[in-house]
Amino acid sequence: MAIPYNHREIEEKWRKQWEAEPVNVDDGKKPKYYCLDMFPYPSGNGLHVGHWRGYVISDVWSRYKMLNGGHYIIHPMGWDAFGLPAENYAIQHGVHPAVSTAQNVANIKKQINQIAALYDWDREVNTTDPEFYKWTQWIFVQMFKNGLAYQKEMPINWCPSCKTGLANEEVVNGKCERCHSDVTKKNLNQWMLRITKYADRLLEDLDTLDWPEKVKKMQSEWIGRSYGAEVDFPIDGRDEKITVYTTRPDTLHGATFMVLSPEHALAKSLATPENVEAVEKYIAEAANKSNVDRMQSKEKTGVFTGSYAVNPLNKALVPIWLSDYVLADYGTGAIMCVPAHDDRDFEFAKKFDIPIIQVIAKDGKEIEDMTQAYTEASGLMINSGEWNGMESSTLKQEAPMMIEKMGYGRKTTNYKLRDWVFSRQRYWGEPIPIVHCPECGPVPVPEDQLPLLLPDVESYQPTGTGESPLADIADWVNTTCPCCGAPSKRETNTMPQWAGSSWYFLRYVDSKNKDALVSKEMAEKYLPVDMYIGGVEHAVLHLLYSRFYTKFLYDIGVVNFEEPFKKLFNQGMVCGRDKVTGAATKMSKSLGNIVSPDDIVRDYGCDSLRLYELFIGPPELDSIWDDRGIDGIYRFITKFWNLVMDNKDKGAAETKESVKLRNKMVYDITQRLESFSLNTVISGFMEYNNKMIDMAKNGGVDKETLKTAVVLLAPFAPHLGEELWRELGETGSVFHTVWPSADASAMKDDEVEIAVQINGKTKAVVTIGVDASKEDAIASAKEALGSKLAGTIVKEIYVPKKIVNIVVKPN
RNA sequence: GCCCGCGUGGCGGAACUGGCAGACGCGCAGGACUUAAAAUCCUGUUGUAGCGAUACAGUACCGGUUCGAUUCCGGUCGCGGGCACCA
Repeated sequence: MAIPYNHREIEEKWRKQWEAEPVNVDDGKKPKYYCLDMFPYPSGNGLHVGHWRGYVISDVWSRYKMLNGGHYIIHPMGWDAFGLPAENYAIQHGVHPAVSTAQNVANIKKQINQIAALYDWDREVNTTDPEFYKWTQWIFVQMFKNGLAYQKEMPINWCPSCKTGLANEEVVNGKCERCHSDVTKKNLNQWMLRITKYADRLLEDLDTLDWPEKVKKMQSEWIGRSYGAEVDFPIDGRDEKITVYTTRPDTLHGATFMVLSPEHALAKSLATPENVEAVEKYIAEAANKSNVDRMQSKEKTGVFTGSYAVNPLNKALVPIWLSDYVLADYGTGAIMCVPAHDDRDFEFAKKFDIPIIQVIAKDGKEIEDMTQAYTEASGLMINSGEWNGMESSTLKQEAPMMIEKMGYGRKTTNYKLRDWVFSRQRYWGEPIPIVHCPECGPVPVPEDQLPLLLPDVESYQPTGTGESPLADIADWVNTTCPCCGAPSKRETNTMPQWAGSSWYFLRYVDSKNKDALVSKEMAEKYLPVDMYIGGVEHAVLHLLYSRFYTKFLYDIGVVNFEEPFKKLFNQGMVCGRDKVTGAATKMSKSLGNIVSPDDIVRDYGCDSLRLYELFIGPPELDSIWDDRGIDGIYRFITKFWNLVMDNKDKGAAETKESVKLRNKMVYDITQRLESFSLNTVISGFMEYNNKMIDMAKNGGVDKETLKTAVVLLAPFAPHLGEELWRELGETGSVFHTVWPSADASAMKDDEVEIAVQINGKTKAVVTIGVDASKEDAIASAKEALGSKLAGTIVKEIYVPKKIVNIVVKPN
């Protein structure tokens, strides 16, 4: 009897063998393929089967690229280890974050190694390693020198629970992205990164990327570019003017009022004596409203200032109102309102009884009882003086130039993207390498003094003032100016967690370089990333920041490419099932539905878990973990094992059938793999396995076919692949062979089964020659139908290899 | 509110450019082997009716295009995601 499948022995054996003799080696001649996983945060909870999924996908893809194309694979792993969980743990338990982080890294590394991925640990990086964050700081210094990092006193998003400032990208529905507390505003002097300077490039280069359309769209909307005009409205009776931004300058004649945000610089001064009380009250209320309140109040509110502005085109007086539906930090913080053609302005005008003037004809005429705004930019202009009769869509394009010529304003572009709030009032992050000198202002720490080490502190508690715990360390804070030597103070804020993750992928290819972030040689040889695999939750944040960093490093000549990730794949989550409702829920400690990979690897083996992670569903969609499903995978592996072991020495000859099956198998598996349909790759293996088992029962399976199947399966189940490859008499690693290619002529069938339909309903199935003529096909079909075919034949349809359909009318 | 995606057996899911709906797997039922159980193997498994061949219905719902629709078009409902007063 053949040796039974023993996953423990086999996997143990190959683990050791691969360690002694790695299969993925750079000989300097092979083409490179850089396949990157989003590096994990080393959490204390360890990995669950959901984390495995992305790592299995990337490893399968890496091994496939090694076999198909003979690539040297760059497949590194590292740790995104700065950040709040470790700091909060330190606050609670007094353990230095570096200590708990190191423990977690060691633990997770052990777990990750169970995946048997091709990770090259020589490349390992850790964002909290001074040798790494030296370069995180260095990039900041370069940004500072290039005018991209600047300080600003401004109301920022403040998370009262994390006690730190947040970037816009980190505020989700008015709540902190991390802890879900309501975000408030706070005035703080902050370090900002001028990401807006890159808005156009970040937007336009999206077209060059092989990324999911969804992610590109999200980034594009986040950047939010719009074209329009700024128009200057003189204030009636004063020398000043108010500038508004509009994307619909074509409707300028229909502006019947103007609204300023409560934070607008002129807001208070516009209040006439009889309105001053109400205006001040409104401004104060708006200032006290939290972000969440302001977003949730659906009803429009507002207050009239008593002042008027002059519409520059038709000289009409328009009342100036204040309302919190106008955002202070977008455009000019003031808008002209055309209630006839904007939903929000319409609602406001209705509520406060402001005239509505239609300036674009709908269906050629004026709307009689307007119940909602007409927001299309199509129709002829009316009530618009010299613009009457023009097509609004054309005018919309041309009006900015016309207004500019008339001297009433200028053509402009606006973005929703804001500069990046880059400082955090926390301990466990990269210190921002700046010294504040009373004489020289902010001065960067000289590059030869980097890294600026994060000092130890006595208490990790945030200070009561909202400053970083670093502010309490007098002998660290007090220093001298690197420029003039005057007594100065260090910046005490640290960088956000995104700082390290925005460029870590560059460091992997030259991770031990002491003199440069990455050498030109290594960068040119191994970068950029060919395939990036990770969760969709980073669609905007991390992926936008990384693109920004890469473009900056390109501009200063560090790298020779502008986009870091050529191809992106977002894998879905693995969910648990809610014990009561049965609904899919995210795996979490609190719900107690976490499945640990460790037990499964022990009981079923790494190869089984790898296959099951893929078989569970389409890789891009969320899936539900089912403990029982893996039994089916284990059965498949065992059956395949037995098939190979029973047939390898039988010497069965190749037959037409076996050659056809082999080629079809190669074709199907490769196709599905290339299109990333990994779940159907596995089901395909099962089908071909079943066919080969049938074949074995009827005489045996030839060795070449078995070998082909083993190679195809190897990227998915690498231990099994290596073991069976040797059992089939090979001496080298299965990963050093070549991915088979399918011979189309060998796959061709002589006969094919087609459905026979009457009026589109299948009534029979017939087998006919592949190249049968229409006449022959229909004759066979009629024969099969026999007496079922009744009535008058109206039409006969034959689609080769698919169907015969006979259209019949009853007599 | 706007934008995007999705809706198929008891469950996870298949079905390439419109062409035999439910591949593959789980579960379940029956059988074989066994003193017995596990493991393994075989058979069946969308629903309704029928011993049966078979017939009819069926891919969220309503309608359309087509010889033929899970697939295309219009509308409705439900679920998930993104944006959220960006003028």
